[in-house]
Amino acid sequence: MPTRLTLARFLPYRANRLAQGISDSLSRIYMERFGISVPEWRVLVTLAEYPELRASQITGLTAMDKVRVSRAVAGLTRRDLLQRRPCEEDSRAAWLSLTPSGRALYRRIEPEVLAWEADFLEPLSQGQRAQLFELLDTLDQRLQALEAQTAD
Amino acid sequence: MPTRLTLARFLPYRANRLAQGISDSLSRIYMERFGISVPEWRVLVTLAEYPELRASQITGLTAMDKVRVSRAVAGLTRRDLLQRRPCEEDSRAAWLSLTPSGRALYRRIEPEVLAWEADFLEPLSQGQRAQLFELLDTLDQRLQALEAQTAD
DNA sequence: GGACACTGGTTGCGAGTGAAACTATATTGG
DNA sequence: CCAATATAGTTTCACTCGCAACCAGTGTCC
Repeated sequence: MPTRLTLARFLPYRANRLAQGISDSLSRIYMERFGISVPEWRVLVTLAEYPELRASQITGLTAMDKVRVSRAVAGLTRRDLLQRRPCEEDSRAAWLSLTPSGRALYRRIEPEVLAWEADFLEPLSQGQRAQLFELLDTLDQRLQALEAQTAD
Repeated sequence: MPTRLTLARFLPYRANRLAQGISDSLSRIYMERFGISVPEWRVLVTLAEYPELRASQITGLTAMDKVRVSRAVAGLTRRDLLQRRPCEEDSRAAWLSLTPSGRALYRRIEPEVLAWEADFLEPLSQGQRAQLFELLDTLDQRLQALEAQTAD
């Protein structure tokens, strides 16, 4: 373990910088070419996986703030990519789903994004990819453990 | 390679979420307890490594926008943690360095931050830590390669 | 059945961000 | 040497973010 701190070897800095770089590089695909923001993209992906979801479920699945989800939903609705259906069990909530044009748009973006990811990971061997996702899992868990510790 | 996209298995999302979580958890140390923001923290670390730097050098070393650096420097100067000395070769620029109280503050924060990092990485074996930093290096390089490709 | 706490989702702010404009200085080329 | 161009760093502005307050509807407890 190093005794002196160096930004270049400091995990939080490195992780932040890499994640930011990845996000910038990728979001160019759906931002510039399709006018979709990052929060909107996350909602899009999530709703493409399920036939219908309520906003609160999306906040859980995307790890976004409910405000951010609310605004992303509003943006997508404005462009007719997403529709809301009243929820009869709870009239405060609504069922959200992609419209046909929302699904069509998603089907156009998805392959490009998957191609970007494949291209980005190209220099890694199969073993290294497995290592990478294993490390992500382990560190996610570690983070949750630390949070649970703080919350008492 | 997966044919369908899932947020939970999508690297950009995973990386972003992990980096955000790490940053939140860590910044609690220097933010809440010492009133230092993330950009200020980065400037602090960088200046602790060198006796004097010019703002443009800090932007290079921290991968931050020059606006962000400028504001962080202003904030630290206001609290007498950082001082500026006119640069005789170029009177537009200034040499920046930590004041004695800036260095003192840094010496108080540094061990706590290193302890946080050690604690966070505790579940990883030595081998896994090496893997982690190797992956970070590889992916950083990959990102730069893609950027160079786009820039023509 | 009515008062009270709770929850789903939206809206109002203040804080932080970066692109672009700006100021002041430096460099280069004719 | 002067005009044009480039650079260091700051300021302006438009935008995103999330906390907190909010509104409307739900559940609970007496």
